[in-house]
Amino acid sequence: MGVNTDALRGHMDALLLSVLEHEPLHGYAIIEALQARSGGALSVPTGTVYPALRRLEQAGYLASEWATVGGRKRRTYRLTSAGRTALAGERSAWREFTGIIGSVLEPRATK
Amino acid sequence: MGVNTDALRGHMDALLLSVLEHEPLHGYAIIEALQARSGGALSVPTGTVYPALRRLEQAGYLASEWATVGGRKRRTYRLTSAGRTALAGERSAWREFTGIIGSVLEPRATK
DNA sequence: TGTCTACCTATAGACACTCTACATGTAGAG
DNA sequence: CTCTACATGTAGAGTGTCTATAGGTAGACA
Repeated sequence: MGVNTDALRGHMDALLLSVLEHEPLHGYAIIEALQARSGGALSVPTGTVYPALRRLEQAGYLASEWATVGGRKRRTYRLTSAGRTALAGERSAWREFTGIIGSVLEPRATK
Repeated sequence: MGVNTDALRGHMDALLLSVLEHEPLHGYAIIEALQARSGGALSVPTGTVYPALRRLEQAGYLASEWATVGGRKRRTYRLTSAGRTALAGERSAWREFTGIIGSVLEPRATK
């Protein structure tokens, strides 16, 4: 249960963009969504998520705005169109990545 | 073509152990084997491989000895039994990892 | 009233691994 | 004599994730 911490490297962006694909969410909700979608296996700490969201916003893949709900302030993020393109790229990169690593880890007995 | 450099993080050990599963190899040959098995997609630099091999030896997963072939010196690495166990662990971690990330990136339309 | 939990955002610094760049050297082809 | 393939290795940069800490609101419960 739970994922090796190093392994996430380079895949965080894909996860965040993916979770924001169909609806805007704020940081805290994003963390919960990741946990829910992964069946509880992903517990990404705030120290990872918040800086990553800023980075993605800086890159133009996300846009954010503040909202107040029930007296609490939230910064809600949504995908930009550049973010949508990036997400598509991340998805195909993921498929390529798993194919390549998989071919080394479990080579088919063709030889 | 080619893999994002960050993405390899945390998977290098699995790759190295895997390539040494059936035969001992020296560093240079390991790099070639990775490239071959991945269909040319993996070009792991020496600055990654040599330190990683030492790390794995230190961890007890590999053992090495020097050999001279055609006037050239090679340090040949082979899996220890602890390394075999580690490889099995890496493989199941890999399957778990891809399952988890996959479930976030491409959720089944169950909802 | 006080305290506890859930909600919510954020930063500083440690950490770990991969990469770039460089250094060193042999063997064989042309 | 030069070039390429073979072969090992290190120093230091880079980067992104984590740990630890900080601050704060709202509501439940005693």
